[in-house]
Amino acid sequence: ENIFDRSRMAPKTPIKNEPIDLSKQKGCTPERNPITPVKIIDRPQPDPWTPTANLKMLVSAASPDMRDREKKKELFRPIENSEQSDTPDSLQYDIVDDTTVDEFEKQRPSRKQKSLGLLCQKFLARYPNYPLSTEKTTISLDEVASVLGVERRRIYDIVNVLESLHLVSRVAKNQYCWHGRHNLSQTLKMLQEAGELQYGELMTFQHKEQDLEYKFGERKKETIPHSQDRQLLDFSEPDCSSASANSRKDKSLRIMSQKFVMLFLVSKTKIVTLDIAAKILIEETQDTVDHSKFKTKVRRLYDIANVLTSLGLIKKVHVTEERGRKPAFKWIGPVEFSGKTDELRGRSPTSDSLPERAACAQYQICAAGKQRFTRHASFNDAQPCEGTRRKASSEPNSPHQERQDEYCSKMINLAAVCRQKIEEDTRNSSITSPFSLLPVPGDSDFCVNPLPQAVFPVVQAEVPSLSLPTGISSQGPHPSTPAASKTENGKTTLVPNQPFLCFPSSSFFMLCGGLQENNLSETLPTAGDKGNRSAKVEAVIPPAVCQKRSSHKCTSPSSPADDEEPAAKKQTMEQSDLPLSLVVPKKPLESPKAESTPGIGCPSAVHLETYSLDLAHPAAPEATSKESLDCQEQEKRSQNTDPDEPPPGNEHIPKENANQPFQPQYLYVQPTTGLSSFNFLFSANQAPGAISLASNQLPSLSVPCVMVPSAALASFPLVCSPSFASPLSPVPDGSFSAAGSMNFSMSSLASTTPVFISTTAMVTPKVSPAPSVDLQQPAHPALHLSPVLTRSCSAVKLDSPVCVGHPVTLLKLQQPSSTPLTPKSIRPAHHEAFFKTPGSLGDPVAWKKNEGNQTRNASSVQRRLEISGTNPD
DNA sequence: CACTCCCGCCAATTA
DNA sequence: TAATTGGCGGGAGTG
Repeated sequence: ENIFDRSRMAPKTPIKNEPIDLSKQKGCTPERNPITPVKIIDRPQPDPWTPTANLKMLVSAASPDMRDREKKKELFRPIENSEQSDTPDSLQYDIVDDTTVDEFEKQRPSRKQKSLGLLCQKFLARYPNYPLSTEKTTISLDEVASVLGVERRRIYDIVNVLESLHLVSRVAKNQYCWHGRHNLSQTLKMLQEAGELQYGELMTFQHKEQDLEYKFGERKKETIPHSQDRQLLDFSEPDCSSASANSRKDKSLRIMSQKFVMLFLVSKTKIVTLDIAAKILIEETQDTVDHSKFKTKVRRLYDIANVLTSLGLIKKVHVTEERGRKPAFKWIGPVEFSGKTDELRGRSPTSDSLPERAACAQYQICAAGKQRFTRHASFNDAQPCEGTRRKASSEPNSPHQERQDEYCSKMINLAAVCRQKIEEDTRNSSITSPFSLLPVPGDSDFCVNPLPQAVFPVVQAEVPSLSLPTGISSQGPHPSTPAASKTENGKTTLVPNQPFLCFPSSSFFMLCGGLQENNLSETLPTAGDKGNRSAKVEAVIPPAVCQKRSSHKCTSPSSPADDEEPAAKKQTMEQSDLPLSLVVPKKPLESPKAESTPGIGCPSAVHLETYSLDLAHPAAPEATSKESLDCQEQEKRSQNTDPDEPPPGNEHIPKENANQPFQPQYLYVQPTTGLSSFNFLFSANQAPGAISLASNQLPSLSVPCVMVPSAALASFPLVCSPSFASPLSPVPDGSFSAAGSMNFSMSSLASTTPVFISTTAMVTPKVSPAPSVDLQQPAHPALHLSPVLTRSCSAVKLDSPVCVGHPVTLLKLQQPSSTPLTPKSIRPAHHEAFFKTPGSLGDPVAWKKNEGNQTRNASSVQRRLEISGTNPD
C-alpha cells in the first residue's frame, strides 16, 4: 500500500516501473491488492500519475481475484471514459475503493478500455477541432499522459499520427502545438495528390495530375515523381529548410500514417485492406517483405488505424475476398477535395460533402504564386508545418518568432492561394480575379519560403475558406459560407463565407469582397513593387468573395462562392477562433434587397451585413452599382474568368447571396494580437476600375487587400498603390454619404503608407461622419482601410466605414477614433461582439446553426461593427 | 485460431 | 549523460 502511495505521490514521471515491479512482486499477494487498487484509482484523476502504474497495480491485485472484476470494470470504465470530468470520476473511484477492493480486481479495464483508439478519443476531446487561430494550444506530453493515465509511449503513438495529418506539430521537446482540423482538408488534399502520384497506378483514380499541375504550376509532375519521398519528407519536415534532411527516423509511424491515408484517398472504393496496405508500405520501404516485417507493419497499421478511426476518418470494415474476409478500413472522411480548380468551377455550386476539400484544392496551392510567389511551393514545402519537428524547430526557437513566421507564411499562403485561384480563374487574364494579390515581385521568394511551412497550418485552413468562395459560392445559400463551405460540419474552417479570409493564426482576416474585380491581379504588380513586399504578401483575396454579390458577376471567379452556410458556420466557428475578428457576414445574400439598396441602404444592416465591407470589391459588384458594375464586372469577369462560369448562372445561384449587393471582402486583422503588427495590403491594382467605383457608390473598395502581419511585411512598406490618390473622394453616388467621409484621404495615406491599419484610428477621424455607416461610431474603421483602398480604390470608395460606399459595411472598430491605432483596443470590442460568439461558443455546431441565420448575425454584427449601410442612392 | 493491438524493452535522438 | 522519442515485436485479450 505504501508503495502505491508513493507512486501516486510521485511526480509526474511515471513510475511505471515501480508499479510494475511491485505488482509483479506482489503477484503473490493479490489479495491485498484490492486495497491498493482503490487508491490507485483515485490517483488518476487527481494525481498525475501514470496510468500505467495504476493498471499494473490493479492487475496485480486483480489477478488473484477475479471475482470482483465486474465491479472493477465498472469502476474503471468510468475512469477511462471520463475524459475530463475528474471529479466525478474521482468520486467514483473513491467510493469504489472503499467499497471494494474487489472491484478492482475485477478486471481492470478491459483491453478495449485501454485501446489506443479510446485513448485517442480522449486526447482529441481535450482540444477543439477548430481552434481559434489566435490561440495556440500547446500540448504537454507529460501532462496529457498523466491526465489520460497512460504512459507516454502511447501518447507518442497518437501524436505521431496526428502530426502526420498536421493536426499538431511538434514545438519542442515534450511540447506539441495543437492546430486542430483547420488544415486537415489541405493536408488530405496534398496527400491525395501525392498518393495519386505514388499509388495512382495501383488504384485508379479520379484525379489526376491536373490538380497537381494546377497547383504546382510549373512544378508539377516533374517533381512529383519523387513525390513520394518528398511528400513524405515534406510532410514530416516541413520545416524548412533544410531540414529536410533529416531524420530518417521520421519515418515510420508518421510516414506510414501518411501513406496509409494516401491509399485511402487514392482508392476508388475508399477501402483498404490491412494486408494490402502493409504490403504496399513494406515495399516502399524497400524492405524485403518478410513475414515478421509484415506482422510488424500490420501492428503499426492498427495503431494508425485506431487513431484515424478516432478522428473519424476511417472505420473498420471487412472485405470478403476470394479468400475470405479480411480486415480492412474504409475511408469515411472527406474525400473529395480534389477538385482543384476544375471542381471548383465546375462544381462549385455544390460543395461536396466536404467543402473543405474543395476549398483546399483551390487554395492549396501554394503554387499559386506561380511566378512570383512561391513557385515551388508545392505543398511539400508548404506542408511542413510550422511545427517543425525537432530539427527544424530547433532553429527557430522562440515561439514568438515562430508565430510571426507563421503569420508571414500564412499570408504568403493566402496570397498564393488567392493567386492560384485567380490564376485559375483567369489564368491568363490577369485581371480579373477578384482578388488579386499583390504581386510581389521579387519578394515573393522571400515570402514564399516562409510560407510553406508555417503557413500551412494556419493558413491553410483559412485559405480554404477563401477559396471556397469560388466553388462554393455557387451554392449560395448562405452567402457567407462559401468559403467555408468546405468544411464539413462544424468544422469550418475559418471563414466560412467567402468574403473574407481569415487567418487563423494571425489575427487578421481578410475579407474579400467582391473583389472580383480584377484589379487585383494586375494591380498588384504595381504596388507590389514598391510595395513592397507587402505586396508579396499579398494575399490575395479570394475571389470568392465576390460571390455573393458579385455573384453576378463574380461568379466566375469565385464563383459563387457561395457562401453558404457552411461558411457561416465556419465563420462562426472561426470566430471562435477568433482571430478574426470579423467575420463576416454572410448575409448579404439574403436580402436581395440589399441589392437595391446596395448595401448601404440598408443600413439596416441587413444586408450589409455585413461587413461587407465591401470593400470591396472592386467591383462593386455590389448591388448598387451593380448594374453598372455588373457590366463591368461581367466584362471583366468574362475576361478573367473565363469561361468557367457563366456568369449568369452564377449569379443566379449565388444570387441569393448575390443579392446582396456586395459582399465586401476584406481582410481583417485581428485585434488581439495586436494589430499593430499587421499591415494591410491592398492590391494595388485594383484600382482601376474597380474601385472606381462604379458609379455607384458601391464601389467600395475594391480593394483587395491583404493584411499582413507586420512581421511579414516588415520589410515592405506598404503598399499602396500609386494610384490612389484622390480619387476617392467622391463618393460614389450617394450611396454613402459616408462615403464622403470615407474618402479618406487616403491619398495621403495611400501613398504609400504603409500599412497601417489602424483601424481605429485612422478611420475614425476621417470619416467620422459617416452617417450611415456607423452605427456606433463613426465607424470608419473601415476607413482604415482607406488607405488601402484609397489607393486602389481610389476609385473605390469606401464606404463609410469603409469607404465607400456602398453598402459596405464596415466594421467599426471600437474606438476608432482617435486613438490612433490601437487596433487592439478596438479589437477587443469587436471581437467580443462579433466574434465573440463564435469564439466563445466554441461549438461549431452552434455556430453553424447560426449560420443559417446569418442574417441575424449579420445584423448584430453590423450593429456592432457598424456597418455602413449604404445608402441607396 | 485469427485478429487486434497493448505493453514496454531498448535503440536512436535530443537536450 | 540523461531524457525524450519511437521502432519493434512478444504475447495477451477477443471473438
